[in-house]
Amino acid sequence: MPSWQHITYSDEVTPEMYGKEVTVGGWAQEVRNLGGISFLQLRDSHGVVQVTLLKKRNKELFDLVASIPRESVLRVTGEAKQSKEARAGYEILPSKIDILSKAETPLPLGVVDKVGADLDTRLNNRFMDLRKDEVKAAFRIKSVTLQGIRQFLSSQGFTEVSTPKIVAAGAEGGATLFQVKYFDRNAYLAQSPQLYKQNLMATGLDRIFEIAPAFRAEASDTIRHIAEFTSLDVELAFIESSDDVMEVAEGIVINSLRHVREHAKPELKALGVEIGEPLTPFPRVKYADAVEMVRSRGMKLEPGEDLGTEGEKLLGDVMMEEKKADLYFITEFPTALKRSTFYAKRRDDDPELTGYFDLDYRGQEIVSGGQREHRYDVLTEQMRENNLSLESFEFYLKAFRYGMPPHGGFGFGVERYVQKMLNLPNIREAVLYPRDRSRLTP
RNA sequence: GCCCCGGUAGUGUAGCGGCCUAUCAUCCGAGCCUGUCGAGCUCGGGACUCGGGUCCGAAUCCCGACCGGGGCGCCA
Repeated sequence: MPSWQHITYSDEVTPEMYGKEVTVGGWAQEVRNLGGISFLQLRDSHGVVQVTLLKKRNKELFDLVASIPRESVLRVTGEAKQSKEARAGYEILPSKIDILSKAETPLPLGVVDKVGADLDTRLNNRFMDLRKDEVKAAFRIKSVTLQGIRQFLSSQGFTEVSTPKIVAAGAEGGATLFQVKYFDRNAYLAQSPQLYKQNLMATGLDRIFEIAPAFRAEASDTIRHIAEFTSLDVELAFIESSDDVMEVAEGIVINSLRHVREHAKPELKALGVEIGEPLTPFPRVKYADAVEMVRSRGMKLEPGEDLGTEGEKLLGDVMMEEKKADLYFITEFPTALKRSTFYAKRRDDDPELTGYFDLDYRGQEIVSGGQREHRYDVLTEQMRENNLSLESFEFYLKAFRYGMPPHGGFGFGVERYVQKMLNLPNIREAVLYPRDRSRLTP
């Protein structure tokens, strides 16, 4: 125990400590007063410890505990005693109880109440909501997921970088940009590090990744959209095709899933989630074939038309039923659907197709990327197609004129990934303090 | 941006023109209870989002505002 730790956590009390004095601390989750005996359930960050009080043994402490409002913070010192009734296998017979912080009543949101609460109410009282194990668990798993991702990418020689979040121009159109005041000018919050990570491909930092917030002013009220999300962005140079990029994306998912499976067992249990071994290699479905697959299931769709949300969901069902695959790539996106993605490389043998791909997780897109166009002339031509002003992209374009290797990469939605991994009903369950069209606090 | 739906105690709900002095659970308060862990029992407390309108009468119907839920489009 480090010298700065002053309480013993509930799961740190070992049988060797039975009969000895310990000090525990936490939130008064519940008091069951049976008259002559009462039980205080004290919750700490590791679990719940039972503090047992006998009226005839210490009436003063007994009455004190009976009067403590739920969720007050207490420090309890007493003897740890083995007990077959207490769930932890032991209980504390207190000699001293300090009320470190008294909670007001009523609570804005119950922690162990037998009634549910709307997500809105929970988010308005997020600190209280996060006292619930199953709510906290998702965020511990998110942390373990990011660990797994960093571990894998580091092992593959990737350098973690940071690019600016206050920018002068976006990667795509301006509609989804948040404007901010920047001294005496206007600036925007970055919707993607796209231009910067490509810029870095001209530096010799051949493999880079960034885990950072991305801001999108999309007026989308759905269970999979938020205005501020965590984007894992990866870019690598000297690739031969989009296949190289897909392999990296696949490696990230396989390794981070394994990492979570091995390092978040209690949290997965709290959520009632089991993560199986994904089918590998992830199946690759050509976009044109994906369209045929959903058409054969009765969906009205023209060849080459956008799958749409319905098509994506349907494809997810088909992949699950026919291949038992919950993770799969949709490849060779038609150029027609990627025109606004001006930096996407079109195939030399068929300019109507790109090497762009999505990685879908049970009918939900979580990754999108592919090989970029690294030839200056072709790139600028594709930008003109989009009526982009080349001057405002000069910092980006300049890097393509002085030696830019072929490269590719992708954007990976971390919260969407966690949402699908844990079957969370709403992406907001994977963000501590979500930002959406209407929510700016807390 | 478009479409659908909803706002009733701290929390989650029932009621949908008069039976509402508004249901139930949870919660809060008082009391009983020496092994509880969805503890139990008795008694008590607490609410119709706001503003207009229709009607003899509005929680209930209509209009607007505000707040929220979901779908589509777009996307991570």
